[in-house]
Amino acid sequence: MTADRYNARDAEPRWQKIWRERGIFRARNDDPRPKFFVMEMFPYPSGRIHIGHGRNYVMGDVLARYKRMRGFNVLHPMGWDAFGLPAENAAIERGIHPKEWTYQNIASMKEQLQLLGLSLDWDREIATCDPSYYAEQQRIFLDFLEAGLAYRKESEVNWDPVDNTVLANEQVIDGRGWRSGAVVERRKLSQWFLRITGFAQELLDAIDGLERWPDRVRLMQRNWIGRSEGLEVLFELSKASAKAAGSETLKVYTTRPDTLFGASFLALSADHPLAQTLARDNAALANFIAECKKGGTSAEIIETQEKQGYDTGLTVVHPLDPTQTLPVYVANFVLMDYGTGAIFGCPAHDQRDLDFARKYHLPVVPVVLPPDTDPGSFAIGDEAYDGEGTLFNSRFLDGMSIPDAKEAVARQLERFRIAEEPQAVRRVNFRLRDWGISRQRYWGCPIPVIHCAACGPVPVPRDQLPVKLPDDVTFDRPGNPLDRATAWRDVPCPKCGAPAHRETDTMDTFVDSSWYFLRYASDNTERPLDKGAVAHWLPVDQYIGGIEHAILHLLYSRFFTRALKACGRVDVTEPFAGLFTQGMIVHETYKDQAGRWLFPEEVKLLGNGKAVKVDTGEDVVVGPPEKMSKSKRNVVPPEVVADTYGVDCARWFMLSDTPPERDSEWTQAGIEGAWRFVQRVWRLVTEAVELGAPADAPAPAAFGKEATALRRASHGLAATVADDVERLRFNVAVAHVHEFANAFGQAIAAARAGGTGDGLDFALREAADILARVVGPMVPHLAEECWGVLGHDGLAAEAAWPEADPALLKRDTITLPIQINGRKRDDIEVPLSATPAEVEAAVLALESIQRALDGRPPKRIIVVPQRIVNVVA
RNA sequence: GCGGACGUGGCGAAAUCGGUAGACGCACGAGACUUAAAAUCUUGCGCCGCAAGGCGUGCGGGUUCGAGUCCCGCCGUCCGCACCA
Repeated sequence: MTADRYNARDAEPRWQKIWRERGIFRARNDDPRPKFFVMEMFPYPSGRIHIGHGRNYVMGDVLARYKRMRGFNVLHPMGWDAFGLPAENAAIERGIHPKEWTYQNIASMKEQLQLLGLSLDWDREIATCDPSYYAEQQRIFLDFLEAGLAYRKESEVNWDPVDNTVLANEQVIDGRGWRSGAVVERRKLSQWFLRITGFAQELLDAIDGLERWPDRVRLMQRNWIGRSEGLEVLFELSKASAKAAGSETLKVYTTRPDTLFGASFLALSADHPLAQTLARDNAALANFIAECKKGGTSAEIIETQEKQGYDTGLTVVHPLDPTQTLPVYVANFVLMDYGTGAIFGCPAHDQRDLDFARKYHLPVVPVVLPPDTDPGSFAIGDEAYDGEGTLFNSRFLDGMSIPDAKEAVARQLERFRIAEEPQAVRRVNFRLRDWGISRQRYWGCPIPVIHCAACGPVPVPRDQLPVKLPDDVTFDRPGNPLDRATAWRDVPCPKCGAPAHRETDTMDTFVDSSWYFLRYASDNTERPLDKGAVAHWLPVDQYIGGIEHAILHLLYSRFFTRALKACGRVDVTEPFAGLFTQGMIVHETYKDQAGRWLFPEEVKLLGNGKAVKVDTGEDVVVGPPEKMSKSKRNVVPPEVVADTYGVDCARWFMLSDTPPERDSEWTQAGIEGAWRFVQRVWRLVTEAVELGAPADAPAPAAFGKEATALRRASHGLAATVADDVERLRFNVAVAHVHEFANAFGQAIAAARAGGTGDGLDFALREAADILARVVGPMVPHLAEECWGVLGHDGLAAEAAWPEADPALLKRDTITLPIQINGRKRDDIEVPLSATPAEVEAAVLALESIQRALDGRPPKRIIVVPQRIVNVVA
C-alpha cells in the first residue's frame, strides 16, 4: 500500500540525460507549427550562481514547456553577456586573462544552470566575447556608420588623474576614483555615438503599442525619452553688449513662453560658447566657470549645490517690450546639452529661477494668477507657482489661459524677424541624448575603425573583419591595454597605406545585448543575423528579466532593432511583444557575535526568530531578508538544494506563494513544504495507478457521483492552470494544483473505502494522467517519473496538454450566496437555468430570510443571475 | 521637488466585471497511527464574545441594493527621475 518515495537524486540526472540525448528542446527554423519565442535576459558570467538567479529562468522554462505541450514550435535559448569590466578587474587583481576567466565562469555557470532542468536549446548558445558574435556586431557598426547612425564627437568623461584612466559613472564614488581615491576630473575625449535621438519620437510613440509590457516600464521609458514642446526664442543683445559679445543675438529654449513678461534675467551654461568667449578677457568669469566644472556629475552633489551666477554685464532686449532690458548671467544650474544652453529666468513661476533671483536681488513679477485669487494680494514668497491659472501683468496676454498665452506668444514672435530669421521657432526637445558607446577598455568589442592622419577615421574593410582582440596584452599598468598593444594597434591606413593606428576604444557592453535576441533566431553561424530567421521568430513573445533593465537595455534594444531595419538588415520593428519583470529572491542574513556574515548552512534556526551557530552554539544575529549576495553570504547554491531536495522542489518553491513580479523569500520551511508536495504528487499518482483502471481502458458510458466530481476537478485543473500559466500567475497555478491534490486525495480515500465502481477507476486513472501533465512544466523530472508509472512510452515533456472537456466544466446547478442588506446570510442551490423570478421565489421561501424579514415585505430584491441575491429589508 | 505603484490574518497571499473577504500554502493548536520520533491522515485557526451577535481589506469621508475593488482627502512603504528651463 505505501508507495516508495520519489527519489529526485536518482531521477533528475537520468531524465536530463534523456532530454539531452533526444535533443527534444532543439528549435528548428523549418518547423511548420506556430512559433513561440520565450527568453530570459542572459546572464553576466560572474562565476557561480545562487538559487536566486534561477527564478527568472524557471519562470521562462515553465512557459516554454507549457507552450510546447500546446503544440508550439518553441525557441528557448541561452547565452552569455560575456564582455565587461569584472573580467578586467580579475585580470588586474589575480593575473588571470579576461578571456580565460570568462570562459571558466561560463563553463561552471552552464553546469549549474543545466542542473535546474531547463528546457533550453543549447545549440544556439552564444557568448558576446566570441569573435563569431562580435564580428557581426562590427559589421552592424559599419552599417550604422554608413547610414549616419554612428558618428564621432567630443564628449566629457570621468578622468582619474592618478590611474590615468577613464572611469565609468559607477566607478566614481563621492567625486573620487574608486581604486585610486583621486579627485575625478572632467576631460573631453573624441568618442563614438549612436544616433538614438533620431528615433526618439518613434520610440516614444511605439510605447503605446507595447500592450504586454508592465505599465511602469512603459512610463519609465516615456519619462526617460522626456519629450517637451517649446519655443526657441532669439533675444537681441543691446548695442553695447553686441559689440562686447561679438554677436547680435542669444538663442534661448523655453517651454513657458507664456511667462515671458515675468522674465527678469537670462542665464547661460558655463559651457556656452558665449560664456567661453567672454571668459577669454575676463579672469573672474573664467574663474567662475572653472568653479562650476569642479565636482562630479553625481546626483547628490548637483542636488545640494547652491544656485550661483556671474553677471556678465551684458543685457538683452525683451522681445515683446523693446523698452525693457534684461541682464545676462552665467549660471551653474544651466545645462549645455539641453535646449540651447541658455534660458530666460521667470522667478515667479520656476523654483530654480526664484532661488537665483532672491540671491541676486532680481525682480519677481508674477504673471500667472492661480484660480480664485485676488490679483492685488497675490505675491510670491519662497515658492514659485507652477500651477494652472490666468495670465495677468502681461499686456496683450492678460486674461488668457496658459495654453492660449503660449500660442499667442509663439504666433507673435514667429512673425517678428531679426536679420531675416523669425524671432521664435517651435521646437520639440527630448531629454534623451545620443548613446555614447566608446569605452576605454580592453574586454569589449573592438570598434572597427582605423585612424589615419591624412584620411581621418577609416572603416576597416569588411573582408578584414573581425577585428579580433589581441590576446597578448598586459594588465600590470593603468590605462587601456589596447593603447599599449602596438603590434595590434599600428596598421597601415586601408585608404592611403600610410602608417595609421586602430581605434582602441571598445564598445559599451549594452551594444552586445542590444541584438542578441536577433542572433538567437539564426541557426546558422555563417549568417549570424539572418533576415529570414528573424522574420520567422521575432518578435520575442515573452521576454523575462529584472526591472533594473527597464530603461537602458530595453530602450537600446528597441532602438537597435529599428536602426537595423533602417539599414535593411531586418524587417522587424519592435523586438519584445511581451515583457515580464520578475522579483528577486531574498534571504535572511546572519551574523555571528563578532559581526561576521554567516552562510545559512552555518546557522540553526530555533523557530522563534532566534538562531544559533551550528558548531559553537553561539547566538546569531538574524537580519531581515535581503537580496541574495555573495558579500552577505545569504546565498543558497543550487547544488545544495539539488542534492538534498532535488531541483523540482526548488522550482516548485520558486513558483509558489509569491506573485512572480514581487520579491520572494527563500526559507527552509518553504523548501521543505515543496518537498512534501512533490512527494505527495508522487504518492497520489502511484496510488491512483494502483487503484485505477489500466492505461488503455475505455471510458465507461456513465459515471457515478464520486467519479463525476473527480472528473470535474481534473478537467477544471487542466483549464485553470493553462490560464494561470498563460498569464504568468504561477503562484495561483500552484494554489490550484494544491486544491486539486486535496480533492484527488479524498477521491482516493473514498475509493479505498467504497470501491472503484461507477467509473471511479477510470476517473482516478484520468486524474493521475492529467495531474502528471499539468505539473510537468513546473516539476518536469517528477512528471517524467509519473508518466513512466502511468505506463506511457513517450516523454511527459513531449505529451500534449490535457484538453478539458467543456461538458465537464459546465455545471447544471449553481450555489448562490444570499445577502440581507449586503451581508451574506445563506446559500441557495438553484438550476443554472432558473429565471430571476424563480430565484426570488426560492429565496423568499428560505427560513433564514423569513426570519430576518420578520413578516415585513422586503423593500427590494436584487437578483444578479449566476452571481448573488441581495434582499433589502 | 516631480512622476508612479502598493497597503488584506501571526506570515506568503487569493478574490476576471462593483457581488460569499481571507481560496491555497507556511507557522501554530488538538486528535489518529507509532514503543517513540519522523512521515502521513483527520481537524481547528481574521478579531471581540460563553453565546446570540458584532467588528473587519492603512485612516477619514462619499457613490451604490452591495465597495478590498470606483471617487475625494489624509497617513505609511517602496520604486523611477531629478537643476531637462
